[in-house]
Order: sequence, then C-alpha cells, then structure tokens
Amino acid sequence: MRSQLARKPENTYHHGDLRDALIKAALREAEQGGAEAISIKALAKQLGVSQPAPYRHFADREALLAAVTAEAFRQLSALLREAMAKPSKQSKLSRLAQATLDFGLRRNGIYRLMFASRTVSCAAKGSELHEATRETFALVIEALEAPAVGYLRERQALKIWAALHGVVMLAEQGLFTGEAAHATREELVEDFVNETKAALAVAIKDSQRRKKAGA
Amino acid sequence: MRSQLARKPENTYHHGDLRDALIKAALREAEQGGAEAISIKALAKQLGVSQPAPYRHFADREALLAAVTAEAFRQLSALLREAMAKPSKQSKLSRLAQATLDFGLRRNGIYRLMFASRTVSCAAKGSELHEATRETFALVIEALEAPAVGYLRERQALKIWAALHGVVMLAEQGLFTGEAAHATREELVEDFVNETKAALAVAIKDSQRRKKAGA
DNA sequence: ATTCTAAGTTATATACTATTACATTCGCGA
DNA sequence: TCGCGAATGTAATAGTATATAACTTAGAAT
Repeated sequence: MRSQLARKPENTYHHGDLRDALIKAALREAEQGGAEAISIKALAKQLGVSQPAPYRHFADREALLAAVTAEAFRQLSALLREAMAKPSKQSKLSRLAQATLDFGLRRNGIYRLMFASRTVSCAAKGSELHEATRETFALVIEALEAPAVGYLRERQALKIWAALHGVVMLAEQGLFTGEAAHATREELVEDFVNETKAALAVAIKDSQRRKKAGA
Repeated sequence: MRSQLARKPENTYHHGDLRDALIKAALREAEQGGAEAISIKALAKQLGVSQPAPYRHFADREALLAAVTAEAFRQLSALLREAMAKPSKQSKLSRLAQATLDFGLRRNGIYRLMFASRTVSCAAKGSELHEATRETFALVIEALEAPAVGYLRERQALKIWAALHGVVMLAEQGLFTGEAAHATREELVEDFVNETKAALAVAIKDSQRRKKAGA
C-alpha cells in the first residue's frame, strides 16, 4: 500500500494500488489542462507501468474520467465542509460561496472537468459520481441554515449554486479583467449571497403567515 | 463560392471555400458532442478533401476551434438580437434571458464549446473571438434598458449573465430533473430577471437622489 | 504566355485509445 | 505449505487522430 509514492518500484510486478494512483495522478494532470490533459498512456508512463495496465482498472477513458470527477466532487465537498465548520463572523453561506469561487478559480481545470463536461450528466443514478454530486449539493442546502418549508430551501439552493458557477465561468473567460472589471468576483458572489438570504427570509416569513392564517 | 453544398465536386482540385465549409461542418459536429466531437480528419472526409487540406486554413486544431467558437458567438448574438427585437409583452431582458437558456440547452455541445472550454480565455485581445464575445455581452447591457450610471449597468449585466450560465450548467448536469426539480429552469431564470430589474431600479433611483443632494 | 502563389495531394512521423494473448503474483482452501 | 484460480501486469498490435514535409495543380497578376 504505497499509494503515496504512486510510482511502481522497478523490481516489482504489481503496483499495489494502481487504481488509486491513477486517479490521483489524473487529478494532478487535470489541474491545469482539464479533461483533455488526461492521457492514459502518459499516466501509465508516470506511474511506471505498461501502457495497457490502466485498462485493468477502468473499462475506458470515460470510466477513468468519471472516477476522477467523483473524487474531485468529494474534495470539493471536504473543502466546503471545512469552510462551513471554521468559526467566522461571516455566515455559513458566505463562506461556502467564497470557497466555491476559490476552488473554481484555483483548480480551474478540475472545475471544468466537474461542471463543464458531459461526464456528470451521463452518470447513472446510483453511480459513485452521481452520489458525490448530490452530496455536494446537500452542503449548499445545509449552508442556507433555513428550515425546510416546502421546497423554498431547495429552490434558493439551486439559485445560489447556479449563480456561483456562472461567476466562476465568466471569471475564467476573463470577463472580470480589463475594462469590464467594474466589480470583483468576490463582490458579485457576496451580492448573490445577500440576495439569497433576503429571499429566504421573506419566503419563510410569508409561509409562516400563511400557515397562521390557515390555522 | 458554393459554400452551401460544402462538399467538393469530384472532378475539381480546389474546394472553393474550404475554410468556411470547415467552420460550418465543425459547428454541426459540435452541436451534440462539443469540442471533442470535432475531428479535422473526419471533417476533411466529409467535405471531400484530403486529410491535411484543412491545415492550409488553420494552423492547428485549436485555431479551428477558436474560429468555430467565434462563429458560435456571432450566431448567439444574432439569436439574442432577434429575441430582443420581436414585439412582446415581456421585457427585453426576459426575452434575452429565455433565449440564452434555450440556446444553451438546445445547442448544448456548442454552448460548452463557447463557455466551458479554455478557448475563449486564451483568445488574444484583438482577436476575432474576443470581439465576438464582447459583442454578445454588449447585448446583455443593452437588454437592461437602463441609463449608464457609473458602472451599475455593467455590474447588473455581469450578474444576470453569470446567473444565466449557471442555470444552463446545472440544467445540463441534470440538477433540475428527478427529485431536485422543485423549480423549472425557466422559473429560476425569470427570478433572476426580476431581481436584476429590481436591483437596477433601486440603484438608479439611489444614484439620482445622491446627485440631487449633491447639486 | 509566364510566373507566382494559394490551395490541394500523397506519404509519413508521432501520439493516444483499446484489444488480444500471454506472464506473474497474491491469497485462499485443501 | 502446496497448488490453483483470480487479479493484475506485460508485449504485441490494430485503429484513429494530429501534424509536417515534399510535391502538384489551378487561378490571378503582370
């Protein structure tokens, strides 16, 4: 179990943890160049195994990408959980939002792998990847710190999640640099966060009033 | 100039308009599968020319992708212009927003080519592609139908543009299908549109008040 | 008419995915 | 602990894509 070193020792036949090493190495490759930067052949060479060895662990390139993407979602979830956990005078939602932005910009290539490829939408319902994405979204709902009233919470979660990704996308396109940069990415994210809080507060108060009137 | 037919007649040597035909054909390929579906070799075969012929018009695959993406932006601009022009009881902004959503979902692969690849962010400042993206964003500002007060307009344009793309992304990921579909994509888009209008109205009124107070 | 050049062709080098047939090692039951 | 099957790795190879080099054709320019 030397999955840390990743590379296979020269005098051995079996790698020991090739599957895991492949995912880790692929993630590192995708960091900059996205999915296109992931080459089975190159990974095999890096890890000191023969070129077809990876096919013992993944049916094809798509399967590897799916596994890598799932791992990326778990890493994002961990990051968000950490951001939400640490004490701060800012709200949980704000921390989650800024952490998402940070992840999207820092780990650009991986972010594109996660949200801009068709890998996710092709994932079957019970698959590892599908579960990983659902768990991440659950964190968004949690960050709202609001009671479940109808589907108000889910709706607001969808909205802020969408808005966040939009900001990341435009930022990566360079729409915030040069002349168009009349607002920072962080400002826009904070705007969306505040609008979400306001909308939630109104909606919940509204539903409580309705409930009282009905009773 | 038979760029309509696209395919080169058998008894001729020159195609006549290969560059344009390549872009059109590539766009058609990308419609479903995105950038990955664009193969120089396959395109050459389709158009009845030899495999290396495209390299007379594009330095490499990246250059072709950039040209295709620029064309896609021009098509989106045309669509948005059309949507904004036609008489309707809905606001310009609403029509632009729904048209963007529609484009993003219908022409899924092309949309990913435009917003989710690194092609755009690598585009040089004066390039065809860069200009095409700027023009599209200018339409968003126009759709706000608001006077230029400081950079309030630009800021709101950035926000609604980001939100729109976020909705498209999540929709393509399937976050609106199944159990999570407690709001339609169109509803969310309309939400964002209304919030934008409200924010703009407040901001402009506010700036006018400040101006009056200063005078 | 001649020549220059843009645009196309054939041949070829290189890189990646994927499969098939064969080799090695691990671990488990007899 | 021996041996055997399953898991894992290797070598060889087919197929497809990008890209370049050297050569050819036809249209335009003088």
